Amino acid sequence: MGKSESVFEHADALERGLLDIGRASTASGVSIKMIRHYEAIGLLTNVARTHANYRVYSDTDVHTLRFIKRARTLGFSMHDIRDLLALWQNKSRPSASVKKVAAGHMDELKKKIAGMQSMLTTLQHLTHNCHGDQRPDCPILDDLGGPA
Amino acid sequence: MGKSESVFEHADALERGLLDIGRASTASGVSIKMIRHYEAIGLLTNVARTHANYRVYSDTDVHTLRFIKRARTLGFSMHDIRDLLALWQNKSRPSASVKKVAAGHMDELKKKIAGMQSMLTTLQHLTHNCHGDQRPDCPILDDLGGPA
DNA sequence: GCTAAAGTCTGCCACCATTGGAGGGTCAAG
DNA sequence: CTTGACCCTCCAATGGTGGCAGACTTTAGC
Repeated sequence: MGKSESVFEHADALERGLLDIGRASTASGVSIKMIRHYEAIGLLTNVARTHANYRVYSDTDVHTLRFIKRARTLGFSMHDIRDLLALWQNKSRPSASVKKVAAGHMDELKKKIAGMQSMLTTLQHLTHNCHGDQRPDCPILDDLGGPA
Repeated sequence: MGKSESVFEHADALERGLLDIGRASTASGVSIKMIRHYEAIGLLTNVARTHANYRVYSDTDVHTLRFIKRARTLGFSMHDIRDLLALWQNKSRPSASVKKVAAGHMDELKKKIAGMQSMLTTLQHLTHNCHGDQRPDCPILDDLGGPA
């Protein structure tokens, strides 16, 4: 059973050290838009509300937001982050599970980097041979329109 | 003034060396879905139709589709491809214009590669120190949930 | 206490490139 | 004439994020 949601007056909440969404955004570095989005997709649950229906965030919530932000910075997908959050909140997780998620993401990164590096290398060859002046002949277009 | 669209019977069109969308897809390597999409966004214009409203493709159309596919393979955005197609079809373009588009894309690629490489390096450090066994302590989660 | 500004709420649209499906029409072979 | 393979159009979804509109609340100044 999750902890139940609470209802506060706005001023009361701030006195108790809770944050409205603007302050939570500043404190976590996550945009207001994305904070609401993360709640909508279930990454952040049981967010309290004031009587006026304003969202109210605890330190734990802000901590979770910073976790998500850091994970996004490292390129994890929302799907991975969902898993990582569950592992983070489960204090008896095996570290192997975490490492597995990270390893999967690293494989993805390596593939993407290799793909882009391959594009880049090809483009470097093509542009190396392109005059880049007023003349119309151009090995880049020759390649794109080529018979391959 | 673009060349006007023509209307054929399906069998007639095939006899004249024209292709229906399925054959154009096979010949170009572009999916049927994407062929229609490229037409919808204006990359492929003046596509002929049969009486039954089936699309009919000329060799030139298929050549254009292969151009687009090759450009996508090299990671160009649809926006860039629009420009590249116009340059390709303009036989008096300056090669400098083509090179400029390519250079811009290469800069994008370099930035993305650098970003991903940075993520990867960080993850390699973190996973290097993670036991990856049944124990719960994990430097990956420590980093994500850390005070930074 | 009144007003104006700033903050928040929900909901919808846009991006990029691609894929999928529904529901219907058409062509060719048996 | 039926069957199956093809084609048509239209709509929706993906993943993350930003933007705007219209309505409400809170706060600050007077």
